Amino acid sequence: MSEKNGSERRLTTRGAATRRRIVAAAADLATKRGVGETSLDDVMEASGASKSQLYHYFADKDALLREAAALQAERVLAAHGPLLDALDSLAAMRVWRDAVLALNRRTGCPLGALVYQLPPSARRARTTVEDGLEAWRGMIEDGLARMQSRGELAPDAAPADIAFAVLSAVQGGLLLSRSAKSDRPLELAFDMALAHVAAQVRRPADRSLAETPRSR
Amino acid sequence: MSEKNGSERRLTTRGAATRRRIVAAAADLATKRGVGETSLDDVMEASGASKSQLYHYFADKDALLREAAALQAERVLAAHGPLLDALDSLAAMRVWRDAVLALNRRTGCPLGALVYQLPPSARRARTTVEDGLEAWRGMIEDGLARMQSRGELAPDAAPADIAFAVLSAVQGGLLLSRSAKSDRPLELAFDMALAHVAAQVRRPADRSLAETPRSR
DNA sequence: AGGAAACTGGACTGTCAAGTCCAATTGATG
DNA sequence: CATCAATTGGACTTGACAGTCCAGTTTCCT
Repeated sequence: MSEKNGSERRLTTRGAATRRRIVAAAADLATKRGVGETSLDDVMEASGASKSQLYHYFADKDALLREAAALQAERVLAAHGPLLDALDSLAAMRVWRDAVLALNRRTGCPLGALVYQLPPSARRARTTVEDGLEAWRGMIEDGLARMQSRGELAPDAAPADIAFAVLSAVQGGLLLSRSAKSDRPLELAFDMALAHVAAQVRRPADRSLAETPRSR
Repeated sequence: MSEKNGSERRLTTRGAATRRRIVAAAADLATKRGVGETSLDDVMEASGASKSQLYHYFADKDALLREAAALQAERVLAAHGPLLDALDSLAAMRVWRDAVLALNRRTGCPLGALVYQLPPSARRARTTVEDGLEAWRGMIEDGLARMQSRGELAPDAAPADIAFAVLSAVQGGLLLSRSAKSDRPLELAFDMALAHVAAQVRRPADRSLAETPRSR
């Protein structure tokens, strides 16, 4: 089995940089134009690398795609991580919501898009995306668990389940926002998710505040 | 401008049948393998048509794609239409939910997938998908409006907004169910949507029944 | 019937994209 | 410095795919 993955034998500083440039360019293009509309020639031009460089660092297009997907997952997690790490109250969740809305370019979710865009051949890349989404959901779950241990969420609430629902709302909202070219779907979906969490909050005061989150 | 669309001058019974076969095959393949993985040769083989037939009935691939997208939208609306036409109560919404869950093949939404899969070049096809999703949302909205006029939904509830949230949950749930290869995300997302509607139901009895729809 | 138009088969073209190959250059290392 | 591995340029091969073309067949309509 040829090894062109992380366990590359040696890797010069320059080589590592080239490699990174290539992956970044692939991830950018895949996000911007879509996976199917991203050719290696495009990646070459965008990264300033040559054909032989691509095949020096990656076994084939699928391998590159896999790393691009991993980078995209990293980026998404890096964007939401700090906000989700701080998730320990409804107020913090509203902060997260505002950030997500501010981030929304009506272009959909770069990670969610891959669920539908990756060709069946790219099995590894697919797995990477699945793991990324699951990690994302896990971060939400952890935040909800913190809320619960702080006594903010009802003891019988199920953070794992709620996290699935919340991430579904976000993904669906992003998809519909892309389709409708409007922020409204995402806004409404996220507010539903907020209300869903708020409905399981202990303190009635905070709950009533959140149950009618009609923006403005 | 050449006309190969609906206003085709004349169309034999046989011709119309061939045309339909082609569109159906294209829609099937696009759903099964993805738009990017569907070549005209594939469509030829699946439909038993020849190259010249494809180009006799369609100006180019984008035109075919557009009709395939329209057919896919029709199919989805036809599947949900009867259930959504009957939507006039929480109970009816639960029936719809059960049907959607039963329909789920963990393959995502054939219509939602197109939002991410259609190439930017296929502008018309894109519009068709957007219209399809909007029509779907409209059907949900209409059902909620019926609930409202029946006095089941609070007078200040906004059916249009709720419909966006509900469809977001469905789309996100389907996407995550595809990724996770599990029905759970869709189930949890849909139950959240149900609770969201139930929260705006007048009769407290029905509401309490629905607010904890934890399946089983 | 018989001409026109719809329909069909299938070979052909041009383009583009993935992947290969080899020679040349740069850098690391003893 | 000598040597070897890492790195790079870029031409080349191969195949797939969208789209073209024309000749032949079937159907429609008067």
